[in-house]
Amino acid sequence: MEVAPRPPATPASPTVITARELARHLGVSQSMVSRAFSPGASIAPEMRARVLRAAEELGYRPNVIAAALSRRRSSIVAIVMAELTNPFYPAVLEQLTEALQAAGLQSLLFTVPPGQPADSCLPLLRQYHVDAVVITSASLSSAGAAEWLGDGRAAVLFNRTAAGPTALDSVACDNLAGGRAAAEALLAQGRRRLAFVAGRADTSTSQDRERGFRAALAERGLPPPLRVEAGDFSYEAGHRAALALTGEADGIFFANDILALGGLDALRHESGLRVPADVAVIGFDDIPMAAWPAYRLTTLRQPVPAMVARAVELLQARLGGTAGPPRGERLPAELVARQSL
Amino acid sequence: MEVAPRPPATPASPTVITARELARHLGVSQSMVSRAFSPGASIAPEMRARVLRAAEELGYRPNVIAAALSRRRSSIVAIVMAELTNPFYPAVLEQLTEALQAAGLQSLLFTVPPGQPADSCLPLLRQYHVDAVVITSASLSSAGAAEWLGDGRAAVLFNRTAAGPTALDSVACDNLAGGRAAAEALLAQGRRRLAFVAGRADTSTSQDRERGFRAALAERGLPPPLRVEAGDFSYEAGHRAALALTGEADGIFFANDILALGGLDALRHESGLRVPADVAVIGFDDIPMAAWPAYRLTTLRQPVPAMVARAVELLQARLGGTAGPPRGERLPAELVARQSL
DNA sequence: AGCGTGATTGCATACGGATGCAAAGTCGCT
DNA sequence: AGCGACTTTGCATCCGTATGCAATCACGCT
Repeated sequence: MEVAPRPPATPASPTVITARELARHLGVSQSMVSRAFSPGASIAPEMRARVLRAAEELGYRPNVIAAALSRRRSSIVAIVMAELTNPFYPAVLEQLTEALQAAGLQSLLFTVPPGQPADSCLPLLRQYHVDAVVITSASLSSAGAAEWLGDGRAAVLFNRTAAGPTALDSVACDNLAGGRAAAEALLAQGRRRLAFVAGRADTSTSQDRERGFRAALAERGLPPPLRVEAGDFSYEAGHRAALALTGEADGIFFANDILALGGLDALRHESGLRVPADVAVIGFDDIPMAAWPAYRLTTLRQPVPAMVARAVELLQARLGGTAGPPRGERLPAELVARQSL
Repeated sequence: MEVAPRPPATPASPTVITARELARHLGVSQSMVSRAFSPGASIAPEMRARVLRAAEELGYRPNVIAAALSRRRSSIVAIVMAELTNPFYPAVLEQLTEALQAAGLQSLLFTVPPGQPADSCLPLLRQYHVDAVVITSASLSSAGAAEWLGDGRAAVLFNRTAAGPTALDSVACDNLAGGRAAAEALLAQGRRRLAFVAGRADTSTSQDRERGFRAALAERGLPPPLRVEAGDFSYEAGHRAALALTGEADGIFFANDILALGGLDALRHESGLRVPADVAVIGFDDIPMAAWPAYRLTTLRQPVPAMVARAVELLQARLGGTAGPPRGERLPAELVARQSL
């Protein structure tokens, strides 16, 4: 064995003060320090003020790790992400982190290889004893969900809906209605040879948008749209899909914006078609680039700020114990008309 | 006081096993369980195997929180980000998280309002007792750095270099040489009325790229470039900057790609200029969109995978105690010639 | 004055693992 | 057989907070 016995851990840097030291400094018990920092604890207002002032002066801050161990609650939320390369998600991540930070929670980031279920990081989540998980762009198997839930832990699917019977809280926009709206927008422009470009086929987002799209056509007695499966949600996949549709369709609904941008470029630069004159294109998400002059993509905007706010609310309710049966929140998508149709 | 005394915390969900329970199950001491999970600890191979197998069966995983408290080391690295809206950073974040995960470290994500120093989250970092910080796209004041460093803690600036005397480890690409290369590329195309578009003026990236650019011109006895300060690193800022330069320059070096894309769109769609016929454009970073047909931007590619790897190595060295004086790593940028010049 | 009631405070211990140190066990060699 | 050297194990304690419970204190009322 080669590990030399170390001195009793790294000597704590002198700037780090513990509750006990602060307490001794004040001539009170450590409990009082702890209570000064717990809202609603049994402590006289003057005492609390005295402790807080001293803490300020000496630079004391409760050790979150120790508090987590003791309280069995870490104030850490895991965010599981897969497709950070889709510009929709960085925006979500940023807002989510900020909202959680504002709620006194920190974000532990987990990335999962795209296409993989989120299950692979469940062991880590358990090791880190995170209070909650927000799962975006990566699904969680029913078994995984069942294993995860249980005692005070919370989980929210973001931009995903639960497959199967395991009911988790979820927040997404109304993809079904969005799909219908896309159909209506294309039809309103007189397009009749419509096509749908699916992203990853096993995602609820792609499925629901497609169902809404098809339903709107069916209700009008129109034939179902052409369908191309892009395989994943990426620029390149959209590019390929659009090439496959060249000449076949005069109106294409892409399952999301990043696909649509790839498609737009393919149609214009490879197929030599004019958009919207020859082909109309509509996307979903409203990522920043959709508004750029090079694209001016008409799309359905996901209300990300509202979705984030709702997700955090659901989490807090679940963590606070006030929470009924799991809810599936559906916020409306808004049509943003630009120049691609 | 209104808090009802709770039962002794939430009853641990039955699936969570502690080291003590596992030990009792095996008829050994808790120490053995702990040692089975600590590489290099004093334990017989058969014992370790027995413990690990039982752990597998019963689903035991060490509680990272408890371990962190005891070992005074959390295995958590804070990543401080500001500009998640610049597509360069999501890629960095993804790779960084993955590399850290592979190194047994988790990423706690902190976002800072753009333009703010990273200091505002120092208190939180201290509360969470993170082992290390990776600071990207947000600077840290010297005072903040000084306060942070000290005992076993590590900090790495990513895509930033330390201002002032406080020497922190840093990893960036060679922005100076990159700036020179940009000048050379533009000059090789016969452009002579050159301009530089700065991003946030107080960032080392913008400053160094500009210095390299100017130096290359100066060495050839050419006049200094025009200069526009975009204000921040955003599409819109690049757009505005390009409009200001219309007719003034025939070759523009944008401090990064996102600025360049905004500039490109402004030149083509607003100013009615042809790129590269009328104006040549070069960027920096090589974000995915630079390669898209709508842009085909010539740019200097930052070697992100190598930078991430280096950053993690530096961190580990610093955490492991093997680390000399702070190092400023500079990896070379590579010219990616496309069609914007 | 005596006692009850509610507000504060301190004490002691738990949270789940890591680890210095001593005890116990294993071998090999003289 | 006896003893030293090394390997494994167990014991006890610490990490820094939170919190149930008992003790203390202040005050008001009979």
